[in-house]
Amino acid sequence: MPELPEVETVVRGLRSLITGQTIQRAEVYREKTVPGSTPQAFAAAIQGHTIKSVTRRAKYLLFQLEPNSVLLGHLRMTGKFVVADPPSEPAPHDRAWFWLGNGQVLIFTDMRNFGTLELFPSATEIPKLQVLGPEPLTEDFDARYLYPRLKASSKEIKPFLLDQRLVAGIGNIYASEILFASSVLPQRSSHSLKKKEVQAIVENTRRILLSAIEYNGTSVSDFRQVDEKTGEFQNFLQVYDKESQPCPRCEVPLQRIVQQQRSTFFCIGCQK
DNA sequence: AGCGGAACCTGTCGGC
DNA sequence: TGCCGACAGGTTCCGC
Repeated sequence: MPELPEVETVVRGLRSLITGQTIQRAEVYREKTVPGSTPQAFAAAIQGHTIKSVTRRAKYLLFQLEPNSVLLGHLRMTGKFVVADPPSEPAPHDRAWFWLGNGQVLIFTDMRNFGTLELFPSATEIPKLQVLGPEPLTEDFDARYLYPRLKASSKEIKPFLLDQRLVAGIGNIYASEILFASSVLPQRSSHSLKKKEVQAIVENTRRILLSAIEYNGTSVSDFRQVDEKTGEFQNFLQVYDKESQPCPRCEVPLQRIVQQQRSTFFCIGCQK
């Protein structure tokens, strides 16, 4: 499900609702949702902690807790966070409940069970965050960074944009959109890209992700904001999930191919 | 080291 | 109508 803009939307939604709240009690309903721990140990470890802040790194959510610790969440494909008055019992897909001091409950729910919650002593001690590439919306991500890395790679450009070690936060929808906006074919080998094309990818990445954040993300099937509303950026997608539809730029029917087991959408007419 | 492919899960949709 | 395969916004692991 969620890529950088969707996770950012969730983080912003949560921030106003749970910052400053103390987790009075927690219950975890599925063992594998808390890898490396057990439902009981996880619940015991987190209870009594106050949520100081909610932030994002790539597609991860970081809940800074006090006393010092970090709850690291990943939504994977179908994970969601909801804040609500406590329902009488957990819904079938609810994986964890956190009772807050204000009487509400923070619910982590996840139909497909890929999403995870993990506790760490501090953010600097999370190995998987350390291998991530730069955030695409910071100054670190520019053509000077990207060009030499593409030059050194024989991978196809679209799968390479999904590599979180190269740049962190782009997923399957936005990768197709970015390459369409940049007029670059997704199957081009990364090292074949000209400087101008790399510059276009940098600029379009920034523009598209910022715009998607502004529209609260993309709801293709089941992404929802914390308040259960859909995002609106699906109304602005140019190619994703639009196989056979006319290209918005040149009218040639859009195509779908599979790269590294994932769908890619593009226009054979105007992407070069 | 780096690659491709399978695995982790559940639900939905389209074709026969 | 019903069954069966394909597919879904992501990451990790395994074998070569």
